[in-house]
Amino acid sequence: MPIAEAAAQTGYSAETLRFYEREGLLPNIRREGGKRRYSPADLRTLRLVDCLKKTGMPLREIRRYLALIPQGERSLPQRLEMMRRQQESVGKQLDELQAFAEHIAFKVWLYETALKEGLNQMGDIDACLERYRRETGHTARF
Amino acid sequence: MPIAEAAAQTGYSAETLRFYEREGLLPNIRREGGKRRYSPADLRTLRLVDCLKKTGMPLREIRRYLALIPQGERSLPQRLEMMRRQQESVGKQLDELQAFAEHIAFKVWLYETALKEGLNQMGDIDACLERYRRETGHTARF
DNA sequence: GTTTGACTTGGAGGGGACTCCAAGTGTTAT
DNA sequence: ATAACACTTGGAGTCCCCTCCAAGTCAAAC
Repeated sequence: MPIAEAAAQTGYSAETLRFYEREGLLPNIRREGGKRRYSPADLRTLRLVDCLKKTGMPLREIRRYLALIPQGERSLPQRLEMMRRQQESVGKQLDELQAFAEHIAFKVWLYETALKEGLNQMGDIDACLERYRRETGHTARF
Repeated sequence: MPIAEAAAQTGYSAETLRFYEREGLLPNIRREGGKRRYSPADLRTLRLVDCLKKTGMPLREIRRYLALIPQGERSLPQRLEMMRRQQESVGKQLDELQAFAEHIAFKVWLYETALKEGLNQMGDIDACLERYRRETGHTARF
């Protein structure tokens, strides 16, 4: 698969794919007549890169991780360790994001209610929060 | 509350708080003898800033949002609209993050299993995925 | 045989959000 | 009165991740 197609499939631009290669993320792309060919395995790797990147792993560390793979069996413990760390980190991110979603949901409720009833009918923030909890059953705490 | 305490409470540094002020996020901090004093309302605003920032809203847009507040009642529709957009965005982020968590959980399972059984006993990736689904009941799709 | 796509090195630019420095001034608490 | 904290302007630097350009070469498809 040529670079343009790999780009289309992964959502990265061709330039970014070359950039990643330069950065040592995918150092062993197969070539035909000097041109990159992306295998299904390469695409899987890129999807993993995307996953790690979007869960907050810097390219530096992704490179470190990917460099462990060709070492096979004996790098399994390190790879496991890295994935466990990332798993833990993602768990925290999920908790945090859920709390933020709650915060924003409260704001939406607040503005909807204020539009219906008028802003000056709303009382102070604590009264609003309490009412929000009563009416929605949500446990928002800010 | 002086800046150092506000910093401690919000997790921002004093420099960042001043930076935010310069950037127009909190243009109306009360002052006493030339020094910033953060009210509980300011802290709430900062927690909201944190929420919006960490859910991907750029400072530019946060500023735009905060600038609507002093306009009171008549900016309610815009504010509601912004919060709704953000809510939708956060929903998508949650879905994505959950999928990523799934991806990483599979990797952890894979490496744990490979460590127990040996890497060469593992077969190809599709076999592994199927087995992972069977054993964990998870619906991973990459 | 021309167009299309891909390649190279090398370097510059850019956005976002800080972060730190100088170098001096002022205020508050003990 | 001295230390601790805070203030100012202005600018430079940093980190991360690209993104784009020049300027030329090469290979494959139609």
